Amino acid sequence: MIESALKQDLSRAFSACYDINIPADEISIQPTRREFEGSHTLVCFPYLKQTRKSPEQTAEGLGSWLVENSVVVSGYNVVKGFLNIVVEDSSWLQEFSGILASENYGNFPDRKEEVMIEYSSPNTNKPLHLGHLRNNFLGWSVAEILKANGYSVHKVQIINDRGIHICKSMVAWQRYGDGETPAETGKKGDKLVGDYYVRFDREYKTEIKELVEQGIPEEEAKKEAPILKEAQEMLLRWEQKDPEAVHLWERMNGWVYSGFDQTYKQMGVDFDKLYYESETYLLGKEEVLKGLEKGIFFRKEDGSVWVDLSKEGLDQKLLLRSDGTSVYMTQDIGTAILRFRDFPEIIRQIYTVGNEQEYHFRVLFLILDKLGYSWAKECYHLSYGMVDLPTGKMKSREGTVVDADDLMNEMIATAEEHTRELGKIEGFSGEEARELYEMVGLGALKFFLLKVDPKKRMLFDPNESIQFQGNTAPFIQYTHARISAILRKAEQLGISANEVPETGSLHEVERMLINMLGDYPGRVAEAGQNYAPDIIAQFVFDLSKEYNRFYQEISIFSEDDEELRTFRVALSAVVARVIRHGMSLLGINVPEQM
RNA sequence: GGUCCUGUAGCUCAACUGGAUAGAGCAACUGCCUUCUAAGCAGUAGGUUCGGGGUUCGAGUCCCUGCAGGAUCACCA
Repeated sequence: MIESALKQDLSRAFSACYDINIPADEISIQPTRREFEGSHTLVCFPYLKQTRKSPEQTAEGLGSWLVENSVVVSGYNVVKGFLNIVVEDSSWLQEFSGILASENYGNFPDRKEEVMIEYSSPNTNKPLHLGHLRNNFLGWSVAEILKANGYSVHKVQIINDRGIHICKSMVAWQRYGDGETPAETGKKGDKLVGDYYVRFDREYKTEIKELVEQGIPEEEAKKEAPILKEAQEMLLRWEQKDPEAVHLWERMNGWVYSGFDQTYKQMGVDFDKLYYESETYLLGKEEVLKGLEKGIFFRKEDGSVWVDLSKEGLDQKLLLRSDGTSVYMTQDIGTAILRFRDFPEIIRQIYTVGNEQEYHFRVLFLILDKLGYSWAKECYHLSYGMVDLPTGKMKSREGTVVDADDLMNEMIATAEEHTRELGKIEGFSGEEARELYEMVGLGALKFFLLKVDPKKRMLFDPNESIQFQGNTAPFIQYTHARISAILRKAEQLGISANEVPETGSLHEVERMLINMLGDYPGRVAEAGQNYAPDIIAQFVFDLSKEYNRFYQEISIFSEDDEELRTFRVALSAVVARVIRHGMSLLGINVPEQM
C-alpha cells in the first residue's frame, strides 16, 4: 500500500512541480540500495526531457514537494539522478497492521478459472530417479503457486504403461523370474520390475555377442536376438488382447504402481487424476485418421501418415507408422483431447517435461491447432533442465542413476545425524524426532532443486550439493523454529500480538522486514505468471536472512516499551506466517522446534 | 548443418525485466554463545558478467558477431 500511495503522490508531485502529467501506474519505483538511506527510489533520468531540469534538480524538486505534501514521506536524499525516499514510521506501522489483519495473506481471491498441470509421467519399467524428483517437485509447487494465485488446479500425469519397454521387463521376468513377487521378496514393486528391465538388456547384449561370434553381422544380430523377438511378440499379443499377456502386464504394472505410490507419498506429491497411455493412444489414432480425412494430414505411399509443418519452419512429422500403429505423438494428441473433454472448463494445460522434448511439444501444439482446437494456443510446455551428476549424465541402462527412494532416505539419515550432533532433540518423542528428520532432510532436497531457475540444467553432487547452512531449507526452517520459540514465550508472558501501535520509532531492520512482507503477494503473483518456484524460494530465504539480522540486533523481551514489545512479537508472528506460507508453496514443512 | 537453451567470485546461484560501487550462500580467514535456539550474526578476501562490436544519459540485461557447453531435428518413448 505504501508503494501505491507513493506513486499517487509522485504523480501529483510531477504535475505540481513541473506541470507534467504522469499517471501513477506508469511510475516505476525500485527498492533503495542498502547503502543509502530510504526504502523506495525513483530513477529520474527517464523524465528529464519533460522536466527540462538536471537530474539532481528534478529529484530535489520532487523530494521537497513530497516531504511537504505527502503523508507517507518523512524525508529524502538525492544521489545523482536517484531520489531516495524515506517513509514515515507511522506509515510502516499502518502497512504492517494491514498485513497482520489479513487472514489469507499471500492468497489471491478465486479467479474462477481452471488450469491443468501435468508432471511426473513415468515409464512403468523402471523406478523413479533424481530427474523425476526435480520434475515432481517443480510441477507440484507450480500447482500450489497457481492455487495461491486463485486458479483452481487439476494435477494429472500420463502413465506410459504400454509399449515395447514394458514387454522387455515382462519377458525377462518370465524367463528368469521364477515366479518372484514383491510380496515374497520384500522388494518394492517398481524396483523389482526395473531389475528385470536391466536383466533384459544384459541378456540381449549377450545374445547379440553370441550371434556375432557365429558370424552374423552385428546390425542383423541386433534385430534377430531371440529375446528381442520374444519382446516384440509379447507386444503384438498384448495389442491383440491375448489374455495371458494382458494378465501378466496388469500384474507387473500393479507392482510398479504400488512402488510408485510409496515413493510419491514420501515425496509429498499427489495427483487428482491419472491418465494411462493404454487408454488414450487409440483416441489419438482416431483423431489422426479424422485429420487425414479432412486433409490436414497426408498419407505416403507406404501407408504411413504424416503432418507437414514446413510452413511453420519445421519439417514433416510421422503420426502413424506404415503398419498403422501409433507413435509417441499420436498418444499425446489423444491425451490432450481427452483431457479437455474430461475438464471442459480448463483454460490451459501445462506440461512439466524436460527440455529435451521442446521440439516434441512445439509440434504437438501446432498439430492440435491445425486440428482446430482453440485451446491449443494456451498449452504450455513447462520445460526444465536436466540434473547432471559429477560423472556426467544419468543413464539408467548404465546404472548411473540416483534412485529417488535411496536419495530421500539418505537425506533423512543425514538430517538425523546432523540433528543429533547439534543435540537439538531434547524433549522430542521418537515419533516427533522422526518427523523432524524427514522435514529437514526432504526440505533440504526440495529447496535445493527448486531454488534454481527451472530452465537451467543443474549439477547434483551427492557429497556436496546438500547443505544445511546458508541458502537452504534448514536455514529457513530454523528461522521459523526460532520465531516459534519466541511466540511460545510471548504466550506465557500473556502478550497477545493483535494490536499494533499507530506511532513509534522503528529500527531500520524492522522497516526492512515490513517492506519485504509487503512485497510478498507481488512475488506470489510473479511466480504464478512465470511458473517459477525459484522466485518464492529466493524470497523466503531473503526474508529469513533479514529476520535473523533482526533477531540478532534487537531484543524483544527486554524492551521496556510495552507497545514496541508487542509490535515486535506481532512482527515475528507475521514473518513466521509468511515463511510457512511460502515454504508450503514449495511443498516444504516447517517445524515449531529444531 | 538448422533450431532452441545456457555462459556472472574457486563452487552453487541472484540481480525486481535498461538504473547507482554486480549481490547471497558454500569453501578460506577473523571476531561474537551467562541474554529470545550459534542449523545463527558481524566482518576480511574473492569479478575484464565468455570475447569483440553496436544502440544511449546508463548494458550482466537489448541488437549484431564470434567462442564454449548442452538439447533437439527417428516408422524410440
